[in-house]
Amino acid sequence: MATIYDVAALAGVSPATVSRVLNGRAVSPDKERSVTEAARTLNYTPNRVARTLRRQLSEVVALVIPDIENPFFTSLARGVADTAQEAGYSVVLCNTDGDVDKEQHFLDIALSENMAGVVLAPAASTSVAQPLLDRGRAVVAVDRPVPGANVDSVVIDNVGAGRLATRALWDAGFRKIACITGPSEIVTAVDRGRGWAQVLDEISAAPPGMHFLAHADFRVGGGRARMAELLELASPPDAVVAGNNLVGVGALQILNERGISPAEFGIAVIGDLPFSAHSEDAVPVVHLPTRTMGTTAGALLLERIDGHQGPGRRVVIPGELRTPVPDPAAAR
Amino acid sequence: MATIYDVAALAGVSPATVSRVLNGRAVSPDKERSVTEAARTLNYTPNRVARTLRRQLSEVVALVIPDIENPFFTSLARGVADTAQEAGYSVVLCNTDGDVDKEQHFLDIALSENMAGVVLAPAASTSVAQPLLDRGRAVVAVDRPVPGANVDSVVIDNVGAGRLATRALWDAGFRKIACITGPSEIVTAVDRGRGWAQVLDEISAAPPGMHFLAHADFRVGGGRARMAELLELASPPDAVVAGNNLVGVGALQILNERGISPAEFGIAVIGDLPFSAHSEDAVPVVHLPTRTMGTTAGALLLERIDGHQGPGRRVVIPGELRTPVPDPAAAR
DNA sequence: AGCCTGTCAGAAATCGATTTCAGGAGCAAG
DNA sequence: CTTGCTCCTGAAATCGATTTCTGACAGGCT
Repeated sequence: MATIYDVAALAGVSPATVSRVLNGRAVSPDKERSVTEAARTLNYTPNRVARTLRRQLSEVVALVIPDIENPFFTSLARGVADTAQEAGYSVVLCNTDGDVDKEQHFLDIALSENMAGVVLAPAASTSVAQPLLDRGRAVVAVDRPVPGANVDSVVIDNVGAGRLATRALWDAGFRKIACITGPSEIVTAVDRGRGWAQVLDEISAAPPGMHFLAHADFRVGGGRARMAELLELASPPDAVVAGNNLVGVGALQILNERGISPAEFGIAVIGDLPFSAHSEDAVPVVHLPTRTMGTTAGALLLERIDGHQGPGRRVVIPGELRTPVPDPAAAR
Repeated sequence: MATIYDVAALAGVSPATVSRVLNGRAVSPDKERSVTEAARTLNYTPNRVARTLRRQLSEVVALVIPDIENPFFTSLARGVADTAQEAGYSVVLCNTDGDVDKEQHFLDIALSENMAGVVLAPAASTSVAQPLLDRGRAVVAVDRPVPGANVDSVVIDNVGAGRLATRALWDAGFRKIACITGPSEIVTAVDRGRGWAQVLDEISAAPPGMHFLAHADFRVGGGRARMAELLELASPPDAVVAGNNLVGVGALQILNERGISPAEFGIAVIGDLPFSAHSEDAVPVVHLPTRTMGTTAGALLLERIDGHQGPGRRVVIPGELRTPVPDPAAAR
């Protein structure tokens, strides 16, 4: 592995001059030429570890997410990666499995690896990014806010998304609309449930006492379990709002297994159904622009890395209702 | 940020002693105590960059994959991450988008960041890991072999998977079985197609000239396009083998859009259908144990990092046919 | 007592880049 | 001709850990 000293020796200059050439500082044209030539013949690549040690900041940003197998987060990851790589940063993806300890571990590593910044999709409301902020590192929260600290955040309009989904079902003629959302510790889950409740409250025609709100974990299994329970009720609902994409998948599985069509039992999903093999599903979906969330978070992070100061900014991104085409034959 | 010098000063010892304590070398009990205490009061965390520079090897391994949004690779990623983190390594996930230049870029970074090793799912057969190997870095290929070099690799038995899928359709009574596999440059795609062709050749009863082999990109769009074309043929097949999970999703979408059930037109998929909302699909699937691939690759990598020498090992993992339960009502 | 061995701890070198500092050359103005 | 300035360049310090080298000291043996 050639070092800057080897290049300097071959080019007949000092290492300082080589460094200057590499970093585009003023150097006489002839030395510049001999340095670049020497670098090429030696196939020299600067050692990023040494550079990071000296500069005290690496050209790496971390993206910390709770579930790498959820398309919601991988799509987000692509967005972050796009903007970051555009600006010359590498993105390292860290999967916490929703485990706060693992998350803390990754944040510690980001700190001691001198990473330039972190985009954090917090596992819980107790997530602590303060040590990073104290050291002046850039931090952006995404999907869920980081508590307390004045950190930039990019979040979905979850209440609005809950409203859209619920109203879509109401407009389709369903009258006993349940909701399966995520754990009550997760603010996004709670907010989506609030949106659902708001709509039902506003619609005076809604029969009282028809408010079935179920909390599942935000996974397929959770959706299945709660959905199955709803169907067992003595006086079951006639439609359901699924709090996220995976819960939606689980709920749909149950319905399909029992041969219940979306026309009989309404279902609307907050978040995009991943890799749906059935485009005729007739399921209204609140599309969440995850990739945009990612690029936005990336952009905010880059601004912070470039020295932007000031209080935490908050970008709220709305969901977008997508109702299925009424006639399946019209789909191409 | 406290450094080792701060700890040394507070503990009244030399930095060398602090380092020894931190790395579990023999030190007198009293100094050991004062060092650990000083470290705690200063909330000291070793700077990994400095350590990496001196040690010439970081505690980070890279996982380079072509498509982070494909569940096949995210599941693989979990496997790698599990084993690596178990051994104290952080995993950085790099998405190449199937772009050889991006891949090369990531490999260069792995080199200049002094990463301990790389698990590489190559984007193309031209992928070059030689610079890493020349520098003694650990490299393991996964999903597809890396050409030339004697690198460890963990791959699916793709021919066998193709055979399983094809035979499942034949056994179900289909007689004109087409195949939509991936690009002809991708060896996994070609091998799955070969398995399909083998079975058809072996079955003497198969009508000659009935070998529809289509190449798609390994994405949903590719599966849709080729599937639609197959159905337009003057003398269309009556079943199809989908070369990977996403092609399978695309093909199923077309079938569902046209109201064709898997009973009328057979389909078998190589790879697991992601997040299927329809568990009653009656689609035979060749399950590919991706997570196991990941853990295996991780284990091989760790052995190499720990100094294992010798020629490239090759682990071939078989797929496993999973046929749907005949009676949907039996599913719970 | 004298010698040898082994253990522990500090001083200093080291990893490979960047950056500060200081000096020398060249040029313009006084 | 001198002063003052800019522009290049190299020597050396620096980032923060690890590791080698060296010396001090204790204990065992003849």
